[in-house]
Amino acid sequence: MMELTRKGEYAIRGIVYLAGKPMDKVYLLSDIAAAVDVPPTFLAKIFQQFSKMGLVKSFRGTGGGFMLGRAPENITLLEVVEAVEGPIVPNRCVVNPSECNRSGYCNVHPVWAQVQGKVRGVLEGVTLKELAAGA
Amino acid sequence: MMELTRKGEYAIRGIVYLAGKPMDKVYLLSDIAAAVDVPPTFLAKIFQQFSKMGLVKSFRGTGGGFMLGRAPENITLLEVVEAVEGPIVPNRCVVNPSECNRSGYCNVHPVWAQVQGKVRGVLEGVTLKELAAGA
DNA sequence: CCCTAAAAAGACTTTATATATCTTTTTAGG
DNA sequence: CCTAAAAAGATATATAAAGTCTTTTTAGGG
Repeated sequence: MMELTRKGEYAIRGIVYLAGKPMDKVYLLSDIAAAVDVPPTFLAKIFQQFSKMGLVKSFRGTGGGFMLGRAPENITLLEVVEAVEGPIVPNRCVVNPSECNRSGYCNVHPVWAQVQGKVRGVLEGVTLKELAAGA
Repeated sequence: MMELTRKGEYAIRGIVYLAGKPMDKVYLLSDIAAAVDVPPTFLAKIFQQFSKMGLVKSFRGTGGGFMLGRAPENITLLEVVEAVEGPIVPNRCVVNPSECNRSGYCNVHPVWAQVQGKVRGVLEGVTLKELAAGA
């Protein structure tokens, strides 16, 4: 339960790889994919999402590729995970309390809210810089 | 991400319902299912799993049904969730570190371990008695 | 201007998992 | 031995994850 998908796993690998490289250079998607052992077409989709959120910058055409959008110490693991997996929601009732119960309220609700808070807290406390260190 | 499945949701509803009832009586699966608005055949599967883990006791034949296996203050939400969803594992590498990386170790690993610990901690701190209170 | 390299976008396929349902079997009471 | 109920197993359907393919856009270099 609560398992990260491949997509999330790949996303982390890919961006952590970038975070461990000099920031002002551009890297080919195909090279990143090979380095972190992820299907290139799949990683392409992931990096497109990153690009939309500003986590990476993309450059098209000859000499193109990707670079980190911000300094690695300013990107948290939470952002990376939520960029590709969507928000962390242990139960849909956390988003939409009407899903909670026919009766409108249930005692489990606050538990899920607490779970959500803890998980987000942990992931928010980790930066790409830390993750890339010594890699 | 990290979303409880329907199965988990139904499981909680079903067993919390039982927890809110006098403990020494037997309840028909069909009645429980109707009360908590869950497909009866599906709830049957869930309660079979509960039964194997001792969370509920089952009685077959005429006059049969289900009752809580232990006092509700001695059953945690963690047990309920893990009974039907399996262990809480934010990333498979937490279970099997060889999945972690080609290189054997990665910096993300301890983060997932921490997430796992926090989530389990929250769920372990909640009992069925609390969840059933005032329901 | 054209050719080539690269990412973006979208459609599509395949596989796995979640969500059920149905049928048959076992168990127990009356 | 008849009926009520859960157990077990097989099967069906739907949704989402995982991955691929094709076409389009963008940019640089001759």
